[in-house]
Amino acid sequence: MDDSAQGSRARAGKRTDIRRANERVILQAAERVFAEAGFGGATMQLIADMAGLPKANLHYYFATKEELYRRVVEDIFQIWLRAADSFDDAPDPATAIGAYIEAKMRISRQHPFGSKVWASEVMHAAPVIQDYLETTLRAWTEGRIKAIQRWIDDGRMAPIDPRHLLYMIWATTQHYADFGHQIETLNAGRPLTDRQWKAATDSVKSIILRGIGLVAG
Amino acid sequence: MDDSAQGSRARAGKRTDIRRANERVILQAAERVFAEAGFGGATMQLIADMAGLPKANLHYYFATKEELYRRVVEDIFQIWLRAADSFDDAPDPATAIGAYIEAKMRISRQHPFGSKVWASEVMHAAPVIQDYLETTLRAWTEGRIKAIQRWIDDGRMAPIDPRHLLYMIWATTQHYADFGHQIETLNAGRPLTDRQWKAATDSVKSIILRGIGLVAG
DNA sequence: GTCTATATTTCGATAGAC
DNA sequence: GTCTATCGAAATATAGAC
Repeated sequence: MDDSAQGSRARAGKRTDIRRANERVILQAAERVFAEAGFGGATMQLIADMAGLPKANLHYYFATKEELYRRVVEDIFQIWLRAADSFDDAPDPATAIGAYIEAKMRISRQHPFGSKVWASEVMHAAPVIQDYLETTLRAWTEGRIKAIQRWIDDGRMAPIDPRHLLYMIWATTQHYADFGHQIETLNAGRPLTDRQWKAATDSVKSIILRGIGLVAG
Repeated sequence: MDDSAQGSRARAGKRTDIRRANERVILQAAERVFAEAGFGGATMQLIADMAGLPKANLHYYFATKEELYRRVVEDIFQIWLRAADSFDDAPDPATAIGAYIEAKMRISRQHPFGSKVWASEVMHAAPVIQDYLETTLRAWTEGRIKAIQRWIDDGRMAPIDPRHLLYMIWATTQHYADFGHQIETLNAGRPLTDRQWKAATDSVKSIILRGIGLVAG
C-alpha cells in the first residue's frame, strides 16, 4: 500500500508521523526534567509521566537514558548556534554585538530549560558534547574573535580582549536562564515581566557596549 | 577522665578533634564529587573513596546524603558572602566594584567546585538553600543596590540599573568557574595560567568599569 | 569511633502479550 | 506501536562485631 494514499501527508508515512510526534513530546518532557533534576536526578519514570506515556515507550523511541539526553543536548546546541547568525549579518560592531546580545537574551527567556541542561553538561566536563566544543564551538569562537579584532585594529572599538568579551556575553545572557530562580527570588518571588526582560536586555547591552567603547543603540 | 589531661588541645577534647578532622576530609571530598557529578549523580561510595574512608563512616558523621550536601552548600555560601566585604570597605565606586570583581574572580579560581555546587543548587530551584536566598542574599542585594544608587545620584557613575550590574558581575565572574571546562577547551585544552587569569580579571574589570562610566584602576 | 555484611529501595532496561 | 510485569544492577542506609 502506498503511503500517499493514506491521507494528509504525501511523503512522510503514518508510522513516521507518529514517531516524529512522539519523539517531540518525549524530548520536550526530557528537556524539562533534565533541567530541573540534572542527568543523575532525572528518572525515566519522571520523564514518562511528564510526557504522558508509559515508561517502556521511552525505551522504544530512545534505547537508553544517555541517548535521550544526548538528543536533548544536541538540539539545544543547534538553537545556540543559530543565534550566532545575528553576529554575522551586521557589518558594524555596535549593531552586530547588540543584536547578538538581544538574540541570546531571547533564547534565555524562550529556552530556559535547554540553557540549564547545557550549563549542567558543561559543568560536568561535557561528557556528551565534548567533540562539539572542540570542533564547532572552537571554530565559531576563533572566527568571531578575528572579526572583533579586525574592528579593534580599524579603531572602531576599544582595544579589549575579544575572547573575554565573548565569555562575558555568554555568561551574562545565560545567567538570566540558568540563575532564573535566584533572579525570581530577588524579584519578590515573581518571574520577570515583559517590561523587566526589556530592562534587563537594555542594561546588559548598555553596559557592555559602553564598556567596549561603543554607544548603546 | 578530663579531656584536658589527654594532650595537645586544652579545651577541644580528642573526640571532638577527630570529628572535626574527619568532617573536613569528608566535606572536601563531597564538594568535589557533588560538583563533578551533580547531587543525583554523586554516590556516597564515590565520596567515601575520594575521602579514603569506608562508606559507613560517612553515615556516621552525616546521617543522610541530603545532610552532607546541605553542609557543602552552606559552607560555600559563607565564602561567597565574605567576598562581599570588599564591596563595603571602599568608599569610591571604582575601588569598591573593582575590588569586588577581583575578590569574586579569586574565589572562582580557588573554589571552582564550590561554585559549581552553588550553581547547580540554584539551577534546580534551590531546594536546600531557598531560605538563604530569601533572607541573607535578598538583604545583602538590596543594601548594595542602595549604595550603588547613591553613587549614581551623586553623579559619580553612569545611571545604570544597579541590580543588573550586580547580576552581570555574578554571572561573569562565576562563569570562569562554572564553565571552566569550556574555557579550558577553548584554551587549547589547557587550564588558564596565572598570567591568563590576570588578563581575564583585567578584561572583566576594564569592560564593566568603563561600561558604568568609570575608569579601570 | 571503625568497618564488614546486608537489608531495602529504586532505577534502567527488557520480555512478551496485545 | 503500546503497555504490564519484572529482572538485575546499583544506591542509600543500617546492623552489629570489633
